[in-house]
Amino acid sequence: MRACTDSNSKEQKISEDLAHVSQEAVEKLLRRSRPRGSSLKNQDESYSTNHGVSLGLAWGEANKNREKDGAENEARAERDILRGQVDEKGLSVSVDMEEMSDSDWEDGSAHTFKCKENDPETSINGITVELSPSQDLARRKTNRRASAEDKEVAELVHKVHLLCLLARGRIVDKACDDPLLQASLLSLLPARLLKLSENREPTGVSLYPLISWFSNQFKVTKLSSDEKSFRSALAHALEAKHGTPEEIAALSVALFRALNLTARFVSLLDVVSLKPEVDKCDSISQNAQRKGRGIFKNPTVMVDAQNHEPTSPALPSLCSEKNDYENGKKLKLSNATSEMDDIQRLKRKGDVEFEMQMAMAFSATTFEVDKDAGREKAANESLSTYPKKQRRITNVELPSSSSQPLPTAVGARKVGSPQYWAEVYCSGENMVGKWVHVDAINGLLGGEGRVEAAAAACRTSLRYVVGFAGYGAKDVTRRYCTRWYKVAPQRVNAAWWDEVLAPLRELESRATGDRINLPFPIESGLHEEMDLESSTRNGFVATRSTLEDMELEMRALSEPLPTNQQAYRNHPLYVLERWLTKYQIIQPKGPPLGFCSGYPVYRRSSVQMLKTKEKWLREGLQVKHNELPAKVLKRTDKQSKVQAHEDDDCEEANFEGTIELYGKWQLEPLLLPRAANGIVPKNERGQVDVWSEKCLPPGTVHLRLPRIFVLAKKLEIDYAPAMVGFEFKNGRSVPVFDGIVVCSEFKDVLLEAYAEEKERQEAEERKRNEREAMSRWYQLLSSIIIRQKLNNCYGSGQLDNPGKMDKLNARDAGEIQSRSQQQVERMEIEQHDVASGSGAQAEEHEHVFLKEYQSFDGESSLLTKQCHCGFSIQVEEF
DNA sequence: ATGCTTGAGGAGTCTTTGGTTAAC
DNA sequence: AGTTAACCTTTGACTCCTCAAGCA
Repeated sequence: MRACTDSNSKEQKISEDLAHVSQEAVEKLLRRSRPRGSSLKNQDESYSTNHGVSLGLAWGEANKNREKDGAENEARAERDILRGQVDEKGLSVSVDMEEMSDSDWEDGSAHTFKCKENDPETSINGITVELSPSQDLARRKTNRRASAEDKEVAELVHKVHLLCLLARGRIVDKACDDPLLQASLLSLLPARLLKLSENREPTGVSLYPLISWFSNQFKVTKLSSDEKSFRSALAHALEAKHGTPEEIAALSVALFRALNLTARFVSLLDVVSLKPEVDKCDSISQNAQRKGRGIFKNPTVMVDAQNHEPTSPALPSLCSEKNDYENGKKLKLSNATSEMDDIQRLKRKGDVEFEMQMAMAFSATTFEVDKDAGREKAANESLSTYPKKQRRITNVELPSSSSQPLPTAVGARKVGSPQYWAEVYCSGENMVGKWVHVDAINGLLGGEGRVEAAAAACRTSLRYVVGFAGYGAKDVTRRYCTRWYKVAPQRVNAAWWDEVLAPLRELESRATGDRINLPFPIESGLHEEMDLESSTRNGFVATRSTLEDMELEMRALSEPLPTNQQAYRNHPLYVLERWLTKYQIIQPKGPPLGFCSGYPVYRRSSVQMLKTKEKWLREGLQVKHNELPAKVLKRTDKQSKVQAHEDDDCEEANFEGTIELYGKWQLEPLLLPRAANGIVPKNERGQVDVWSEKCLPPGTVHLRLPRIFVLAKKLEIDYAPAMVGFEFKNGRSVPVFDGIVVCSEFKDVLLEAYAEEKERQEAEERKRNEREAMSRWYQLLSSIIIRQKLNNCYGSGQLDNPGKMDKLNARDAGEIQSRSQQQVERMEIEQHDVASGSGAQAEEHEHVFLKEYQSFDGESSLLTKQCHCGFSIQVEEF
């Protein structure tokens, strides 16, 4: 029970962490987009509306509405502004456009108007506003590169979308664990299939009857239920035996879990692009679809279905989606509605061709579980006839390799893409067990190698495939992609993604990861690489999770060599010499891994960075004796001129107009001359370049204290100014100095002297402040008294401060005079006490100054008063 | 229509060690 | 007379990435 509470609190904490990460990203995005006014307009509604709306979708209840409303209002406001320019002012459109800054114009504000160009409704008050940007402008617009800001916004949108989809996946996963749903599913299951729950070592083959039964029972429709929560929607789908692809996939996961199988709900997160330009291009082709479609292109949305029912023909219908994906499956939609028929009629020729291609793709690439029992049986039999070793779930090894994406010439639409499926852990597979792709919607098993091709055919890039279990998640993209090098650049910063997934991975691993006994030892090299937490070098214990990590890593490391040269430009594993930068070299070269267009291919890990001697010095490294440069570059004209000029001055003849570069393997730790006899070794400029601690000569210390050099000079200690870098000022680079470098033995002396000096300066400062305060009090009181005297003398009482001075009568003036005099006296006494150290005495005895002890010096106007204790003070007489 | 190569151009990075004058 | 600080003016060459054009 306690463990359960702990677990819950941990889950809660993880959720909070994730929520925190998400919220940070959203807030950053909102902050970024708010002040953006016009420049964001060119992102048109795709950012302001689609992305804005998306923010509210998967958020916590409170945040949900707030963010959604905020973003929608913002988007609406933007639209209203733009509409207002046309609607209200009519012909003033051009004026408004002129009023926009050039940058606004270039940023593409016109783009928003352009959308209306084809709109017959753009006629206002009988006046048609022609908005046809010139070809030149259009060309300029398309040529406009995304600015850094655009990129940052795109990245933020990408991240937020990713988090939303992640949150959605968790919701679905949680619903799959619902005991009532699972019990209901079991109640529907024929008795013969119930036996599966007793199978301790399930295999892919053993799941066939179950998948077959499931795909017979449940149908995909375009209609989403009106249920508020996903759990209710799932219950509704179970009852009706039809639902959205997401619901049906979730039901399959619930069924697997009900049968004690370890199963994940897997989702292909089709996130908005990380790069702004891609979407811009997309937006042109998808303009027609955009109207009723957010970034959540799938009709299964994160908010109440009633609000987002995909009724527009422009929307990708699940009907066509179903057909797109399943034509080859012979799964007929028995509940086709008249609406679906309409949509069928609306299909373009391209769509039909597209569907045919999809059908061909699937029939050619995936194993089909036919509804026909006979065929199913035949399939099973054919599987069972495989030798045990070769019995694979993916029994289709047809020539149409998954590395050859399906032609996408027809239909530039991202519909029909496989988006939801399940993964079941089959411990009877592959000796140690493995995760098996199960697409119960289409009755497919082990089709992981085909998902990429199917997605590519539907113009969906396979960037994030995430498996959900135990309210956690794990990125399993590598299982489904064959060319990681193409996918990786389209994904968000790996560190950020790992950070987001870390707590979820833990939850997922806890839910799915049982310890398993390996029948063989893990290879030591691989073992180290994978950093297996639960495995031991000579033990055979690992977890499913770590084994899966190994499997995914192996997939990535064993990617085939790309066949075109461009692919090597940023390939994480391989490299062509021609794509090396000026400061790169392949070392050690070794035999090439292969060839591409005749050029040798090397490992990316063999690429070394080269630097000049001076650059290495900054890192505390120096080139070994007798090492020849690994690469010699020719200087540019300007560099050569500067160098030649310097050489003339120095009368050196060894200038060769080259830059010598060295690699890491040619270096050793920097050996600077040691400080001796209290003298700091300095460079030719009489200073020490302190790029890092490593650059300090041995026996010296860097004291970063302001104006400490003054003390060093005063104490006659040898020092060198510490140069810590450069800054650009007034068009030239200027060295930045911070503190000094002195011999270590002087460190304490200097620090003590510095502390003393600081104290002395502080005391001086304090004294100065006190004197200043005193002087100001004196001036203030003097002015009051003088004013009062004048007032008394000239009697009108209406000098320049009638509001106050009028009310002062002679008695008051005398009082003020007496008080101010006392105050001045008191301050002087205190000061005297402080100076003479008689503060303690003053506390015990209050001085009394009798008139008979007073004496007045007419010359200095000083009145000397004396107490009977002998204490005397001098007061300036007013 | 797609994919590859090439060249152009833009964005971002790297470069890098004052002189004069007035006030103190 | 020596020291300090403010002011002046506001790089530009290079690398690398991206995109369009041309071609197969």
